[in-house]
Amino acid sequence: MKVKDIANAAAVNPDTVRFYTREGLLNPSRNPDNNYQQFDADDLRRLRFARKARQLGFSLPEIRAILDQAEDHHSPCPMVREVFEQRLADVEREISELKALRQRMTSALSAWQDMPDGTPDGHTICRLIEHWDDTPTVNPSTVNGNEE
Amino acid sequence: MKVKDIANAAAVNPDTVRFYTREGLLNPSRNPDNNYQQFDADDLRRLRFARKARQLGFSLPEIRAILDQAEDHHSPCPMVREVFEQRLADVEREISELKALRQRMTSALSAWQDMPDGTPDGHTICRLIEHWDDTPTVNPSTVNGNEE
DNA sequence: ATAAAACCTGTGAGCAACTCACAGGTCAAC
DNA sequence: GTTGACCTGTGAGTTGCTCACAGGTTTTAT
Repeated sequence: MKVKDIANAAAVNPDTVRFYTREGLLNPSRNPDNNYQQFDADDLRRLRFARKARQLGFSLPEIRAILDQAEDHHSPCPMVREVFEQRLADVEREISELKALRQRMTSALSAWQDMPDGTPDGHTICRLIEHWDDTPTVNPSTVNGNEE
Repeated sequence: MKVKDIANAAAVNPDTVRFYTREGLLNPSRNPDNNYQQFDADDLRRLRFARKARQLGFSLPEIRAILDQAEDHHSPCPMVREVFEQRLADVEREISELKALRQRMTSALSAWQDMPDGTPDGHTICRLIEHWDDTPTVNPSTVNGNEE
């Protein structure tokens, strides 16, 4: 398989295949005639594995470590479980941060309903933002809307 | 005010001040004696404005556009409102995506409870990931947990 | 007075995971 | 034999900083 073939087989951009090869996730052999990269079924398995792992939140260095462990006939699964718990915690944190941002945004938006636009006067740029209070809301029921 | 002074006054990293200056958000004058940058109250106002806008999700190019409008004595507020709605929609989308990721992760995690680790056999790298089903769950009540 | 510490300057690289562009080589079909 | 689709490696762009570097300036301490 050449670059485009394996890219099609895994439904990814050929440039991603090249990039993963550069990053050491894929190790194609070479056609001595033309120096083209030759991917085999094992490369395809690694590529598909990498894509699934990416969808599950693993980083490329992590995926490479997993792949390398498997290459050495060590089970990467314990490492996968360990890294995964950390990743899940990261995702939870990111969600909280984005929710906090959304909370800041929606509260700003409702406060802006009644505010005039105003023209810059040399002291103010845009009151909407400048007079926005960035101290977090303390009422728990309005902070997270009782979700999750 | 020199770099460190304005950085302290706005509670940001001095390198951020330098970066914003490079990006054209700040336009300090120069001390002819030593070529040091001189920030005034107006720069501080712009810097604080920029930080607040960042917290509200505005990008640096957007902030620069807002600042430039205000500089020209046009009210940037209508633009602020317009961009803001778009940003809010982006944040909502990011939250949904992260929630979908979390859903994939937690469902994978629970499925892994009962799976053995296994050793790579030349056909499998890590069954946890390879046998993970990436087709989205369709049951709405388990997809978003009825939140928000 | 002098030496060390703390600041200043501009510039370039690093982060993450691609994606795209470029310039040139190879190969299939017509 | 020419066109078009593919291949090659490399470098830059994305975002918002943060850090490093090498060298100049100012402040502080001795």
